[in-house]
Amino acid sequence: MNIREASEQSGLPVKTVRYYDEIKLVQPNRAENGYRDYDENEIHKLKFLSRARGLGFSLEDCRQLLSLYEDQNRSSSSVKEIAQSKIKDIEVKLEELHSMRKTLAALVDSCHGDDRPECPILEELGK
Amino acid sequence: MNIREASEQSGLPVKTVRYYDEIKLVQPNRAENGYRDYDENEIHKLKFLSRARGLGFSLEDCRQLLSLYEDQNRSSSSVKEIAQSKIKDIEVKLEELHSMRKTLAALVDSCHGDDRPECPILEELGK
DNA sequence: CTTGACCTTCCAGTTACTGGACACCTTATC
DNA sequence: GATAAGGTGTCCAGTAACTGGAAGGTCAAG
Repeated sequence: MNIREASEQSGLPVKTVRYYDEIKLVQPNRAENGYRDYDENEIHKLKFLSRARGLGFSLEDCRQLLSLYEDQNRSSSSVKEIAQSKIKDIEVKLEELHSMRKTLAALVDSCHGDDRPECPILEELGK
Repeated sequence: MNIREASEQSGLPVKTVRYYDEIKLVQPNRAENGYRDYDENEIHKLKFLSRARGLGFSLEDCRQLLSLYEDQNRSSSSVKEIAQSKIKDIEVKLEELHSMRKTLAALVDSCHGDDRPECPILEELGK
């Protein structure tokens, strides 16, 4: 699968996909003509990266997360430790998103009609 | 409140807080000595920025979100529109986080004991 | 066998910080 | 009041994670 299709399937720009090859995050095989050739496994990784980056995980976080599925030499307890720590991160993010959604929903509710009422919920926003 | 305390209360590095002043995201008053002087309102904004950035929202997204609480000239319907669109974004992120948590939880469950078993749930990861 | 859409590398520019240098200000201690 | 520690200011350079553009090779269709 060439880079264009990998880009479309993962939702990442072609440039970004090439960048992830360059920094050794997702390195596809090369066809005889030198073109990058992505397989299903690599598409999955790209999709994952697309998501995780959009959720505020750094590339280093992502590298760690991908390693959970790759490094056969890592001990089970280490995998467990990393995974559990990432689950914690995720739960913090979940709470923050819930809180943001609640605040925005309140904003939508409180701002009905045509004129702009006072919506002083900035305090809520930064709670 | 000087920048150090603003940094501590918001959880953002001092450097970042200064940067947000520079790009006119959060611009505090200045004391006579030239020091930045943050009030509660600005602290709330900084806290909000700290969160929203960590959740993968761009500074432009953040600028829009902050504007919801600031721009008295904006019509109610426009506020509503932006807020609702951001709520959609949040809901997508929530789903993605739930899915990531589920996958990691499965990984933790499946990798018990001392040796590393096969954990081929990369497919799940990029679904 | 050319046209157009794809691919390659390389290099420069952007966003959002981040670190360091240097100087001024402030608070605590002598 | 001198001094030292630490906080603050600006400015400038560097980093992370892309992003755009140029120059050139590849491929499938007509």
